Amino acid sequence: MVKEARAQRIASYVADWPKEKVTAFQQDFLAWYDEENRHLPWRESQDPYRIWVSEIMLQQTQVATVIPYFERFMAWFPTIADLAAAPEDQLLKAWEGLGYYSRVRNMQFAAQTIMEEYDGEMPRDLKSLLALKGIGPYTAGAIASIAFNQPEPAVDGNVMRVFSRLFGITEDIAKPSTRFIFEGVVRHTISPQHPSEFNQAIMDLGATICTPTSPKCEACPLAAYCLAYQMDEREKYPIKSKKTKVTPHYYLALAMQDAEGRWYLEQRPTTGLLANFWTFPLVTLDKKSYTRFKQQWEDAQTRDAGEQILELVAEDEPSLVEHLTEEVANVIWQKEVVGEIQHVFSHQKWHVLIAYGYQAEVSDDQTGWYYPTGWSDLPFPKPQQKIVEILQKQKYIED
DNA sequence: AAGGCGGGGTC
DNA sequence: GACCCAGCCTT
Repeated sequence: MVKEARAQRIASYVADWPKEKVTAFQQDFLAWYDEENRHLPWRESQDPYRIWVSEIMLQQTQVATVIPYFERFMAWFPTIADLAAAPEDQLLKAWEGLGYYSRVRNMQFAAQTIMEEYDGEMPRDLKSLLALKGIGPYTAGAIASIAFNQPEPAVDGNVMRVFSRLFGITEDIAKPSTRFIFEGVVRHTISPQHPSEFNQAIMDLGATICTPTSPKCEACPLAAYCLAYQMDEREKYPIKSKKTKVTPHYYLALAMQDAEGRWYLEQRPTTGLLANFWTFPLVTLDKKSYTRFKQQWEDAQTRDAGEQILELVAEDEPSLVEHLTEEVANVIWQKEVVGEIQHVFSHQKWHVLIAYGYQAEVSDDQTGWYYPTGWSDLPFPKPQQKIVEILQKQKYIED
């Protein structure tokens, strides 16, 4: 049985760790944390809401990045009730630049659940936490231990790195099932009196000493306990398979301005990558037409740019064509390409050519047209910010 | 179990 | 430029 095999693996890892050793380990580790812990905004209280927000933000995001976002988020949405009631644009604006935007959408959904089912109070037990949208095994354990002082493991990448080195754990951390091994080992070692400090000590150690590359073992309070250190195998752990493949995507961004100085923006679909974010219209190209288009434009050939753009739009999704044909048709397109940006996501690389078009009239239907001063409330993803930067540099947009 | 989902950092 | 960091969701 799988469960038994797992239990055996766990038992073999902690076989060298009798009670006395575990106790000494906890004392050394907690003493270190007492001296060296980082002073962070969400550590100023045990408010479960603040802990929750910080843990969601800290997923795949570094502490230094999170701090200003956290302060602003708490100012904008001081309570769970405020979060539950926030308008979506403001919500995305609060998260703009942090990435993985479903995190904040799920958090709002969970906030609404807490308002309806728990009278606005964060539930304390693991099962209820786990049932909330966006709260998985790691975050549930983090909230239960940090906010409510329950001896629950909170296994994230830090824990897997630190504990794989400490115990010489050879399971592939890319496999979802490996989490159970680490949870078992943490349960064996976690301080029952100070689970909050214990779990946070792992996070601090992983961030400052037991780092992914070149760990500072000379400064580590746990070196005496560390199998990887003793075996001089610090670079061997954690063991991880997996390689990500990044697929290229090619776009033409249509930066259109009208006689009033407004720009045309559209909102992305409600699902998928960068859902509900705002960008200039993006026409999908294949690699060939992207290269050809760029080349032709750079060579300043005589063929009318607007005609080309219309063709490209016509080849694209019908919905976009329907939405844009009129605007595109009335725009006078500049023959030179304004610029090009690239942006790498975790699984996609975008190549975007920027076309600039001017519309002498003001269209009757004014939806979608924004002054730069008026679009500051709209959430822009990173590629859109890069495009705007180029337009500013070239003085298409005033700073 | 595998893939979608951002953005920042280091070397 | 290549590589590192990696939780939770949906399928």
